Order: sequence, then C-alpha cells, then structure tokens
Amino acid sequence: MKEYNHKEIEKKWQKKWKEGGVYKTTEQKDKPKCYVLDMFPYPSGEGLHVGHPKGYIATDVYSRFKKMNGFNVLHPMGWDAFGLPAENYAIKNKVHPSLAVKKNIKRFKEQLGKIGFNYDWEREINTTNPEYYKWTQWIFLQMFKKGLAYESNEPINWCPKCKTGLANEDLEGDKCERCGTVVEKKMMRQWVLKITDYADRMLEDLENLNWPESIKESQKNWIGKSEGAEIEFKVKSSKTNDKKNNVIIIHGCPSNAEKEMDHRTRTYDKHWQPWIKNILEEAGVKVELPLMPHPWAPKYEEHKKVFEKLDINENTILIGHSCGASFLVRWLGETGKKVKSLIMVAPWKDENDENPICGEFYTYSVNGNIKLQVENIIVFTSDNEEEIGKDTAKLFKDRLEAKVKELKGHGHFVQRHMGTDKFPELLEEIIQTPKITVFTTRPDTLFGATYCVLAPEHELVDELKGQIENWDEVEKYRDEVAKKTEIERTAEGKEKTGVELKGVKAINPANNEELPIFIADYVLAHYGTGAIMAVPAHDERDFEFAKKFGLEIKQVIIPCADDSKNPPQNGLEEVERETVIVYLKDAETGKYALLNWHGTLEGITTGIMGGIENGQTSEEAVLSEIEEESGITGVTITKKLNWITSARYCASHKNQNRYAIAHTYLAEVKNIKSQVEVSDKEKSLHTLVWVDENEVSDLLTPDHQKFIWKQIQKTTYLDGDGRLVNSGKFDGMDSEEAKKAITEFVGGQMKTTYKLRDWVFSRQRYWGEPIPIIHCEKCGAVPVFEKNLPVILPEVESYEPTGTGESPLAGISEWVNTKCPKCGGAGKRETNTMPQWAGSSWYYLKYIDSKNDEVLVDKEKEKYWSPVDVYVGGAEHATRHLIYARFWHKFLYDIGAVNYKEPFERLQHVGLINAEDGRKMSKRWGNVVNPDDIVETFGADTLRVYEMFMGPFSQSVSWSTDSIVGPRRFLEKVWKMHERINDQELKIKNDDLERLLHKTIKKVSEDIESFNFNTAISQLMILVNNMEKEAEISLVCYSKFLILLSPFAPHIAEELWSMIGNKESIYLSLWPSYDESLVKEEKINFVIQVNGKVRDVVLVNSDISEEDAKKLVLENKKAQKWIEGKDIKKTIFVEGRLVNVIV
RNA sequence: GCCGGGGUGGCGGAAUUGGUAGACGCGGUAGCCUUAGAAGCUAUUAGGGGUAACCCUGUGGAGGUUCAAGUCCUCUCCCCGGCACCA
Repeated sequence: MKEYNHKEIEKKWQKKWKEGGVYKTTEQKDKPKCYVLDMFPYPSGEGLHVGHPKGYIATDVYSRFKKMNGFNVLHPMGWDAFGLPAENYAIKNKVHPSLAVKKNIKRFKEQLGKIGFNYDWEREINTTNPEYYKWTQWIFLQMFKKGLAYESNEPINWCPKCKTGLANEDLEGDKCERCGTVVEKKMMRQWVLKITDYADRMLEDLENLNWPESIKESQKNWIGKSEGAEIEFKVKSSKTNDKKNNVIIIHGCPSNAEKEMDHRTRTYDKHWQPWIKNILEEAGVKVELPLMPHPWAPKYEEHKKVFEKLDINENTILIGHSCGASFLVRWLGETGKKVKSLIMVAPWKDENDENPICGEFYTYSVNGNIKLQVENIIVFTSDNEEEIGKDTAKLFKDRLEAKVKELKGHGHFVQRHMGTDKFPELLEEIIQTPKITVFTTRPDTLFGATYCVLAPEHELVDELKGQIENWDEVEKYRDEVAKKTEIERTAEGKEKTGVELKGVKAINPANNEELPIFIADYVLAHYGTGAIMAVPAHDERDFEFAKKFGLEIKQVIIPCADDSKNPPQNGLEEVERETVIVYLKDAETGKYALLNWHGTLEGITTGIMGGIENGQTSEEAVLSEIEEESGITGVTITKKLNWITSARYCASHKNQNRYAIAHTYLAEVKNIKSQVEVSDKEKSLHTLVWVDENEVSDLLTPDHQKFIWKQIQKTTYLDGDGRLVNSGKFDGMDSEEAKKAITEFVGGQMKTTYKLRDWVFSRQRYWGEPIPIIHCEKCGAVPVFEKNLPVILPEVESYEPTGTGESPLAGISEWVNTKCPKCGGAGKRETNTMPQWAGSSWYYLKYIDSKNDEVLVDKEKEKYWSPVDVYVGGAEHATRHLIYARFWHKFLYDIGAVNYKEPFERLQHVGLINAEDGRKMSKRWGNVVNPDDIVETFGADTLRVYEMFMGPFSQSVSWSTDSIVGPRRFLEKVWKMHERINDQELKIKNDDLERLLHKTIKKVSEDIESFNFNTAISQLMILVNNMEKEAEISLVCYSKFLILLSPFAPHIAEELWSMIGNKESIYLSLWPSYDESLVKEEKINFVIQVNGKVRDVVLVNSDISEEDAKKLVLENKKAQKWIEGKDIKKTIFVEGRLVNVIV
C-alpha cells in the first residue's frame, strides 16, 4: 500500500472535478434548493492568509452535505473589487486599479483552488465589471425615481487622508475606518440614500431572522428607535418685542351693544377683543382697538372715516369681527390697500339677511369682483350651528372657502366660535412666538423640567440673536464647539459646558414656569430636534449640568419598588402612608443602626422607620421613631435626602396593601449613653444592631431600602418609572400613563426618533461605480436613460484623489460634458462615485441569474433560489453591509424586483483566526501564515479538517501549527485503514461498531446542520479510533464513513472512494441515513449514587427498570458500604441514567 | 454607563440542556520499536492524599434552590465584542 501523498491526490482530483463539471449548479425544479453564500472578498494585494478560508471551508462543508442530502445547491463566489482598498493598493503600487484587481483576483482564485472548494465558477461575478455595475446603477436610478436618492448639502464626515466623504457607518468613533485618521466635518454637496424610510421595517423584520442575537442587537442599536414626544416651549423675551407688525382690531356690532358697552371706558369688556389686546400687548405687539362709531347701528361710511385715520400699512394685521370684518373687506377692496394679514372672525350672515349692514361681506366680496392686496387671509367661521342653522352654516362656509381661494389662492379655515377663550392659531399668526421644540422620551417628567438646552448649532439661536443680551459670550462658545471634533465633544466623563442665553426664557407648557435657556454641546444637533427640556432630577446628564450651573432640581417621579419579600397581594385595598426612614450613625464608631424584625416580619432588616403621625412634621417623626425604637435621644438630623421614594408591600396583619411614601434622613448621635427605656412592645418587634457602613447594603432586605441606601451614597438622579409628584393634576399617576396624558395636555405630538441617519452615498474617488446622473442647468439632476446604462467608468490619467472635494473624474471634460437627457441642452455628468458598499448590497441576487443582461434577476429564478439559506461571514459587517443589503433588498421588494422581504434567512458568524502570538495576522507583525504553505506541507484536507476542528466555528481562535498534526494523523489513520477492508464482508460484524456508526451518522448530520463542525469531527475521530481496533473493516462501514468524511476532506475521501471501486464522484453519492433504534446504546454505564455522590458505575441493559435498578443498588458492594447501618429515606431513579439513594 | 457573548486541566475545547465533569485533539510522562533521530505503537495525564483498595477537593468568587448544579436563581469579580452625552 502506498503512502498517503496529499500533493498527488489533491492535484489529481481538483483537475478531475474541474474537467468533469461536478460542481456545476443543478436546477431540477422538483428538488428542494439550498443557497449557501459566503461574504465575497475584496481581492487585496496581500493574498489570502490562513484565516480567510475558514468561512469558505464551512460553506463548502455545508453545501456538500446539503448536496448529498438531495438538495440543488447554489454555492457561488465572486469579487467585491471596487472601493478604497483596491484603489489605495493601486496607487501605492503604481498600477491601474483595474489591472491590480485583475491580478489580485487571479491570485485569490489560485489560492482558493488549492483548497478544493465546490464553487460553481460559471456564476462568478465581479462588482467592477460594467455588465455587473450596470445593475448597481440601475438600482440607484430606481431609488432616485422614488425619491430615495437625493442631493443634500450638509456637513459630512471628511477623511483628509482618503480625501473622501464617509457615511456614519464608515467611522470607528471619530476615525476613518480604513486609515484611522480623525475625520473632519465638511460642508459638501453629496448624494444621500433615504435609508431612514426603512428603519422601522428593518427593525420589525429582524425579529423573524435566524441570525445571531448579537448582530440583531447591534442592528437594533444602530437603528436606535426611541419613542417619545415632541413638545413646544414658547420663548419669551424680556426685552420689548421689536416686531414691526401692528395689530388693529375692528369690533363688530354686539347684539346688545348699548347694554354691553362699558360706558365709562367705552369698551366691551365682556367680549374677546380687549382680552386679546392684553395678551398681544404682553407679548410686545402694538395693538389698537379703536372704538367704532354707532356700535349698535354701524354704517360703512362711518367706519371708513375711522379706517383712513388708522396707521394701516403692509405690516399691519387686521382683525375684524362680524360686520367689522365685512367692512374691512369692502374697504380693502375699494382702496386696494396692502396689508399683511386679514383675519376675519365670524364674518357671517347669509346673503338673504335683511340687515344690510352685515351683508357687506357678501355684497363686496363673495358676490363682488374684487382683488385684495393681502398676504394672508384667515377666516374663522362660526361653529354656532344652532344659531345660524346647519345648512346655512355649511353653505356659507363652502362659499366662503371658494371665494377666499379665488381671492388669494390660499388661506385657511378654522371653524371655531369666537366666544371660546382659546384661539391659538390667531395668536400664533400675530405674535409669531419663537418656540423650542424638544424631543423627549420622558414627557411624564415635564413638570420637572427646570431649564431647556439647545444644541449650539441650533438655528433658533440665530433667530433669537436680537433678544440675547450676552451674544458675545454665546458666539464665543459656539466657535469653541465648532472647532472640536465629535469625539472631543462627546467624550465620556467630560465636564459639561454651556452658556445661558440671557434675556430669553422658555415657558414650560405644563405649568407656565419661566425656564432659563442654555446652549450646551451635550445636546446634539442631529438627534431629535436638537433641543431638550432638561429634567435634572431624572436624567443623568441634566443632573450633572444642573449641579455644575446651580440649577433647580425638582423631583416629579417617586420611584417605587415592590417589596419582593412581602409583595402586595392582588385584590387587597391599597392604603397610602407617609413614612420616614432614617439611617442613624454613631459618630464615634461610624456604625449605622439597623433593625432586625421579629414575628411576622422575621428575617427582615431595615433602617429605623415608621409612619408620620397626624400633626407631626417629618423631622419630628424621625426623632420620635428613633427614640421609640432604639431609646436613643440627643440625635441630630444631618441630612434630608432630596428624593422621596416609595414601596409597595402587603401588611398582612392589617390585611391591606400599603403604598409607603418614604422621606429619608441621615442622623447622627454623639453620646449613646442618654437612653430612655424601650417599651416591651417595641422590643418584641425588633432588635437594634450596629453595623459597618459597607455592610449596610448587604444587610438591608427590602429592595427599596437597598435602593434608598444606594441613592444616599450616590446622591444622584433617579431614573426609571414611578408615580408622579409635583405635577399638578397628574400627581399620583403612573409614569407610563402620564407620558401620554401629559403630552396630550400640552398639545405635544407622540413621535418616534431614530439614531440611524441617511446613507451618505457619494465618494470623491475614482474607483467606484459612476453615479448615473446628469446635471442640467435647466432641469436639475436628471437620471441617465436606463437604455444608456451602464455609465462606464472612464479611463483617466490620474486616478489619485484630488482632495478638493471633487472626484478625479471631474477632470475629464470630454466625459463630464454631455447632453441633458431631458431637454437636450448642455449637461454635466455627476463625477462622484458610489461607495464600496454599493456593489455588495445586492450581489447575492446576481449569482442567481449571473448572465442575464435584460433584467437584474429573473423573477422566477429568484423565487426558486431566494432567500439565501445560510450566509456566512464576519461579525464586522453587522452595521454596514448587512444593513445596507437589507435596505436595498426591501427597496427591490417594494418595486417588485424580488419576491421576498429579507435577503438572508440564516446568518452564521465566522470567528477570526489570529496569529500564533494572539495578534491579528498582518504583514505589519510578520505573523501571517499563508494557506499555500500549509496545503503544501500538510495538504488541503488537513487544513480543512484542522480549521473546522479548532474550536467553535463562531469563536475566534489562535492558529497553531503544532496542533495541525492532529488532523493530519487522523487522515493518515483513515488512509491506512484501507488496508484492512474486507470487501467480501458487507455486514458489520461488530454490533457495537455498528451502533457507533449510526450514532456517528446522526451526530455528524446534526452538527453540520448547526455549524458545530468541531464536534462533528471529534465524533468522526471516535469512530475511526474504534474502527482501527478491528482486524477487518467491513466495506459498508468504511464507505459510509468516507461519505461522512467527504465534506471535510473531499480529496482523500474521493481517492479512497475510487480505490474501493466506485466510478462516480463521492460528491454525487447519497448521504447515509441512520437507524434510530441503533443510535441508542444497548448497554449503558448505569450510575449508582448514594446521597448524590457517585459510588459505582455498572454496565447494564439500557432499558433497566426502576425495580431492577433498586435491586442493583442493594446488591452493589460499593454502594452497600455507604448505605449500611443507615435508613433509606428515598430512592430516585432516572431512566437510563442513574439511581440515587438518600440515607 | 448600556447591550450582547464568555470564564471548565499545561493548551484548543466537550458535556445528551439539571443526571458519570474534562469527550476529541495538542502538549507532557513512561515504555516498545530503532545504530540514532523522526514517525509510529502501548500505557498514563484535573488537583491532592494513600503501597493499595480507595478517599477528599474541583467548572472565576460568595450565597441559594434541588435527591442531584458547569448547567437554574441572587449578588460579585474578570475577559471579549458592539454602542456610547441618542434626550
């Protein structure tokens, strides 16, 4: 028998497989399919190291296994060759990227070829082929057409070394993920994809994917959904408002004019006009409310004289009520006077109204043919349908609406009777109050907001410039912040900084309190609304800021802990109690007094505590409780805790649940001698103990007391839910309920916010897909006609980045200058290219139909092969490739290009292989192991088995050339065993071996399915070790074993397979099945325990009955030794496993 | 800080999901074979005690539940990965 010569065997079979075309994808539609996919590599110049193939070996094993189990298998490979790595390599080595890529691909393919993969190379794709990127461009165009690709001018991440803009996903902290350079913010026109539109769906569909939990978490985190509310805070200025607008109110004709008029002031106090005048004047608006002549019988001619004397100009807002409104319309129509706004309040009366005075509106506007020079018209129609009749009201409203549209083209209608006391729309129009819109996830804490913070960049700051008294200081701070990088701004543990905007205040809409406004860099401009309400009592960051700036901290949530030892019982009445808890310190020893409770509360340890009696202050309650429970007097209260806490528990002696609100104190006593006698009753309830400070937390038993103790030591904010306090009518409400209630109360909006930002999609580099857009002066950004795709990446003399923010493509005028596809005029091509992630966002679809030039992918084929059944790759793609690809896929689903909502059904992480020194394999460290060398020395099969055997597949491990001999020895054994095959003997003689074979088939099958390759191989080794002991090995057993081995070591398996007389490739044979009855052991090692300790192990039939087992124990000498002379209390029997005797 | 995954011999790692802890492999030790080495083969290899039969201890640490805990619960320490002033 010849030696195991791996070189010869591997070379021979690799050639035969290629020539025989065994790995060509089969597509019989009646068979189930299995799409097994690797994350395709970018072909770097360094070639493969030994870590790269690990994932490819796994997919190879898996797909071979599936193939032999009757599946049509799709297992393709391709190249992700656009992007910075290839381009930088090309620049460094002074070759054109396309040449470099070609060369690198060739080298990669050679290296992969030596390992013996079953890839179907007929479906190979390359993202840099025009036939491929035609479709990448096509997808972009579809997105553009759906409004998902847009141009934007925002500060983006600019890497000064790579000289290109980067998406958020391309950063590691504040550094470029590629080169480690700190990125800058740079304003730049860029293409952006609206990935945020898909945030919710990507989040939702994550649930059903068979993906590692860690990746799902990362994606959830990255998408960062949080639900909260947007709430508006009005800004009040202490300076008089310098608004240019003046308001003139023209009252109507009160139904009872003479009676209602205050004859002394000659105004109508009971009407809304003086009220609104007050509000507006308080807000700094100049208001006139002229008294019109003959209020009880108004006449237009009289009004006209008054109008002419008023200061009505283009900044004027006119408010007319009833006939006042009608006269104004007529007057404006007649004079053509320009005004800013006309607000008509209930200018009603139908045209048949016999009162000619109020009919003016109809005469001169609805029925007349006039033009008004008014910027904005607002009409409040009456909703008092009873008064004017339903039909009339509707008719009137419809006509009025039509008329105003005709007059101005816009204007809006609010159906509201003016007798009510709220008309915010009206006031908004006039006052134009600046507002801070904040985003919060905790609207329940609104009453605890004690200041507001804007991001320094917030545009409201500019708007308020005139009102801010310390503008110099504000500007200085903004400059400082602008200079910092994101990381410097957000570094943890950094002292909070900020500047108050003096002269302006925010109004808390919940309680109308005036709050100071700050700008501070702890508030980020790009998240939420760029503004927050600060609730220092319940938010860590606000708390720190408030402490530093000495701002008010106001508790509005009482945290509540249900006592786990004594939880509230369902169905019992809940009684609220005000209580005190005090932690008393002995000033001399530093120890604290705690109570160990007795009776029904046995086992409970607390601080000194008790209820506050009627008429007592809480301080008095503290002193009296200490005296009653400990007898100690002369106590000084040293601190009242800022926070009120609470607990719910069951007071079983009173048959009630209690909600105890606890005021907490620290107290100290200097001389414990001055004691009074503790009553017997108190003594029977508890014992006082003194303990060290660091023991207190461990000893306290009720959860909320532990919590309080922690709060005492931290003196910090309270996060979490609870009941509301200091919150007006919401006091006592649970925070969860209050979130909605308070948001509604202040007219806020429930709102969902995401951390995910839109995808910055343009790169200012050469080596990428050209963005298929033409810019035309007339038509703007125009898509290239689909029939003109692909837009070929032109040859260029210098492909190095320009650094000016323009791609090298911008320099090729003959390429840039083209015709606008829309108008035929002069147009310029978009010169930015797509990022590296573009081509990889959909490549898995092209494998399905790689040669199709008509469509992206044939839908029928896609329906058969999609989704990818198993996708194998590194965890580093969690928040880039895997988010982008899901986004594109969902988009393609929406436009009907694909059949399924998700691209990758199951995802498996491949753990990295580090170098022997534990570091990453890298040229830099000189610790790279080249697979070519391993294949040369040990063989591809050994490499494959070793990499699968190293450890759990998803875990990273260090390479060890020493350990590789194990798998090699294993294959040698397999090889040598061939000598002992008895090909006459078809049956396995040895029953045990047959059972082991079936067990092995089962285990290996299950383990490959679940990617536990290491244990599958270990089981194969066990089988081989046992087969080795046999003098003769049956052909059946050996054949089945070879099939089990073949996914891992295809070359040696194929060679031995043919040596035992098979003509067809082992790849085409059927995976063996196992007999369930043979998987179970016939005899088992049955464990005999005494008191839970193993005392003996005996070989018995696996179906031993409980009675036999018990007998067995009594007969067992070793067990008897432990049982003798003792009573058997209990015997536990576990079927097929053990018997345990308790004595 | 938050989220996720871990911690088992000298090393990589198994453990039927609560039932013999250390499978399989590397390494080590002793022996066989050999002129010698390599390879191979045999035995042994968690730690401690004992001539031995055998006994005790043991899965980062401390408690707990259970007849029985690497596995479940509570607290705690350490390592790896992700996110990080996200309101």
